[in-house]
Amino acid sequence: MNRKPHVTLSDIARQLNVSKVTVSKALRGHPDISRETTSLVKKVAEELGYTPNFAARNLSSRKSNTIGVVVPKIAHFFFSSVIEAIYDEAFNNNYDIALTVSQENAEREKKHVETLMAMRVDGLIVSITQETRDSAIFEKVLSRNIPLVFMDRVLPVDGTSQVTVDDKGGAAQAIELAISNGYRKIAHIGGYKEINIGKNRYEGYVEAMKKHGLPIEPDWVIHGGFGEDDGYQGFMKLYKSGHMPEFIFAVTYPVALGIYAAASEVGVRIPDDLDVICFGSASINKFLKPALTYIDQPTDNLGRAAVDLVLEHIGETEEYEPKHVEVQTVLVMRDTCIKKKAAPAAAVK
Amino acid sequence: MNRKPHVTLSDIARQLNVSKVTVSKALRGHPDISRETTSLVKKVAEELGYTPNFAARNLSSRKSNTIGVVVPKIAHFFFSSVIEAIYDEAFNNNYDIALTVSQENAEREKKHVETLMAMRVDGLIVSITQETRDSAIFEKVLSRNIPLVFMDRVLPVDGTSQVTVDDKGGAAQAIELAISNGYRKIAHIGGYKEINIGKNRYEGYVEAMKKHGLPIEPDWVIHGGFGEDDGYQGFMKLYKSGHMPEFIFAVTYPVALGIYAAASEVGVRIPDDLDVICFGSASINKFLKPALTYIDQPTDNLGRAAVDLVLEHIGETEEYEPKHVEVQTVLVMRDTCIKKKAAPAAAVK
DNA sequence: GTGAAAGCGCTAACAG
DNA sequence: CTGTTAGCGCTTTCAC
Repeated sequence: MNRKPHVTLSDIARQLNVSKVTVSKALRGHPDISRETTSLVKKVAEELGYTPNFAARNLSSRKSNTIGVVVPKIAHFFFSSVIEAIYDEAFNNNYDIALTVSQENAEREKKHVETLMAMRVDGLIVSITQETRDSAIFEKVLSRNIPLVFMDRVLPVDGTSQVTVDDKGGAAQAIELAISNGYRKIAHIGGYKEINIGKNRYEGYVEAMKKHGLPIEPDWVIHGGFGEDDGYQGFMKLYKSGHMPEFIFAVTYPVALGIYAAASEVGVRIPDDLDVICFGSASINKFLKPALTYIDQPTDNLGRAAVDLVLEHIGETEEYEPKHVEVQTVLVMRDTCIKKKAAPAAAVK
Repeated sequence: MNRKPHVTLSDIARQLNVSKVTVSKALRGHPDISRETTSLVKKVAEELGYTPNFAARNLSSRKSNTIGVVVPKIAHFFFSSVIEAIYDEAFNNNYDIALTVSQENAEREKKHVETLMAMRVDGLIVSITQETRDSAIFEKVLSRNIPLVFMDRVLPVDGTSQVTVDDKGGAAQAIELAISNGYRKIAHIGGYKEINIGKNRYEGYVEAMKKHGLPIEPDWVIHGGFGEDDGYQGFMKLYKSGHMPEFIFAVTYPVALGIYAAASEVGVRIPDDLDVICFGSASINKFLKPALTYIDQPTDNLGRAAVDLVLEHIGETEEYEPKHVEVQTVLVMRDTCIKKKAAPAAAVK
């Protein structure tokens, strides 16, 4: 492919018999330049089909006007919604987004962060992978004074801002509802305890149980991943143990779906034999039978808050005190987590 | 924020008493440089925490190693899946992706294409918005000799490659199945006819109907958007006309969901009173009651084919003959589009 | 094998 | 208001 050489500032300048600088300023609407010159320059730029060269601009101005984003997944309701909000908020603020996807792989994540640093992004928004434990790469980001905001899935690193969901409070609220509806045998199919969202949702569960003097059976707490398959496996483990709870709190929506799949496979009816509640949702929840009662994560707020936070940090000339924004959850009532029947059918093997 | 000045090639060069050029070449594994020098350079680069500057690299090499992507939506099963495939395929080929989202807005789309041109992306993958009619911006891309691949939603522009789904064939296949299952009164809630996917799916419907000598009732063909709401409205229009079909072919999965919602609202039972089939799917289809029988679009193939096509074009030094890749659909049988009952309950107002 | 010179296209700082 | 001067950090010749 032989590309035509691009039109540059000099081409415009030459045609107008002015200097590059004048053109550069005019194009950016700098107040230095008179209205007439500006409009003249713009006209010629248009005629010549001028397209600015961001690489050159970034190089000489030492900023990219871009926020780097690293997420573990895209084809996932939660993340795709958050990402959409991030794009929109950045667009509204005249910033570009450089999005990368780690595929839940810590090594890729590291590589992506390096790429984004090489792009000289002005700031970074990261939601870590399930397996990320090492914070070295993020320390490196901070040592370069690049504003870093962890979103939803965070790593405890000094100097970073955070936007999270009130996982603990939301989880506790879910359990409270279950208890008030008469359930006592409450299990939790949870995520990894090493990651904040797994840990905090678990803690919310524990806290609410303790508050009501309910015992936490060790085999009713299962830790694993955040996917459908994890929910499926988790349910099967409970089921095969022959020691079934009457209620399950699922750490994510996909995990709840996995529970649905497994339950239907072995003939356990939801919510009659076993009732369920979960953290998070999906656009199709209303079509699910029974539709899940869930703890809603305001994905839009999350994404926007993350962008606002990096921008705030980027705009700061002085020392910046990292912030922690916690977005509140909302309990949304649907068809599950209903009042316990007087004599529930026992779901035994 | 005062950033520390970044480590540059010169810093490494100075420390090693060699020239920038040597360092640059060594870092890129150029065969010019001896093995020892190379490993020495790499070691020092590591120690100093060197991060290459892509802007500088792009500027001087005149290429960005990046493929620009413009899609109308992210929080949507079809697109998020395709995007994930695009990212993965690009990653495998050592390319970066610059993703932008038009939000189904033609003006934003234009702006994004301009931004991507300014970034000097090596190639472009675009899925146009519902409302895109003007191809001017894309002609501009071509005039710059930037390889352009339209994906799924295409505009007929000479010189562009295309990756599409066999919309017509898939639609025809769906109708054939309906007919073979005994349905005759078949409606189509379709997309805009001005856009290929809307047009071709509609044509597949028409073709199959004609082939079997079935009449196409004008009020049984409704054109609109591709969202849930369009399906809802479409159904309601049919319903209120008092002239209901016994079967609906929905142009997208969301449209089918809209039909589900509307039908359940007015008490029309699917598939008993009214049967449905649609184009596309979602990960949660298996949880839908009844699960939709659908024409599967291989999102993974689509995304990968698009990337492969741009890369092929980018790699071509000579004149490149644009290609059109058509990805085949697969009919997936679930709980709808079943054999028509002998005497179906009439769904009347 | 290595390096010196010459820019890529733009902006920042300052001078007029 | 406009222009001059000097790079930004890197790669590309092309000598040595």
